[in-house]
Amino acid sequence: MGALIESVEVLHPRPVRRHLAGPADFASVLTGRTIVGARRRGKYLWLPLAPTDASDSGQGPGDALMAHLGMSGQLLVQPAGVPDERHLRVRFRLDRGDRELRFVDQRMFGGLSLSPGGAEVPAEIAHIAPDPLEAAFDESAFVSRVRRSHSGIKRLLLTQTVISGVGNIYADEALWRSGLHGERPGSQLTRAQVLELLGHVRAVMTDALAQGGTSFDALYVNVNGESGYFDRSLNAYGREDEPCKRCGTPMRRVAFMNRSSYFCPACQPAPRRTRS
DNA sequence: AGTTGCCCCTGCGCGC
DNA sequence: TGCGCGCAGGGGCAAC
Repeated sequence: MGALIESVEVLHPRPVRRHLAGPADFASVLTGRTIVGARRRGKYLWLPLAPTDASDSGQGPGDALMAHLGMSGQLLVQPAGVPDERHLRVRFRLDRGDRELRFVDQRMFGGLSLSPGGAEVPAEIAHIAPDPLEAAFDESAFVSRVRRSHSGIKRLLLTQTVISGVGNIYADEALWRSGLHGERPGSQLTRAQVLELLGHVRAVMTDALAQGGTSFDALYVNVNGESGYFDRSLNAYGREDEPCKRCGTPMRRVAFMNRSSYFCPACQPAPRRTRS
């Protein structure tokens, strides 16, 4: 079982920046290891490795190849001989050179690292809350965390220690479904409102998964290169000046954390300013 | 200690 | 035609 890493080729240093010993060391320490699985939490994913004599502590999980796809990353398994992707950053030759694991990433917000074993979840992401589709997600912890924060609810939805797996697009969609403005402080929401929002977060993620995700262009495809169709179902994201699908009011766009937020000014009224 | 602003990065599309 | 600018966004981190 598993896939033996025959060799590693780092074509761009940035995606392995979190491996502090450098790209050459990254390649060297992974060569000869065997990938035995695949796990994820939120948008992080990691590939557990079989223990070596040196690394096997005899207890707990072993080392893992950690990955995050950022916004434009892909982890692909390709037969050897498939032409290099334009933004191929790291190549792992597997087995007897028959196939390759490739990390492809245009914008390089994502990356790879070797995570030492010993913990159930790699140390790099121990601070990440479970995502709301995991059984481990703690609803009451989420509700109380939100309700004692003065941060805006959208920011909280994007904060990994609060909840993981929710990005800018799905946050806007869940807030639109909930009739909540993203700048509403968490502390201003009732328990029922937070639970309703959580229900919409789950529904948006489930709906999006069922449609293969949200594909605006060729960057956003699944592991087989296929597009998803959830962009056709978006009610908020990207709809500036278009009528709200619930009340017809023109949708608005505002800058938010170097991104954009889309909302209906009627269905999702802005909170009263407490100071200005 | 909780909260906030901003940086990282590439490619594309737009306006001048 | 070419250049510069803004935008896209996951997530961490320094500074308050």
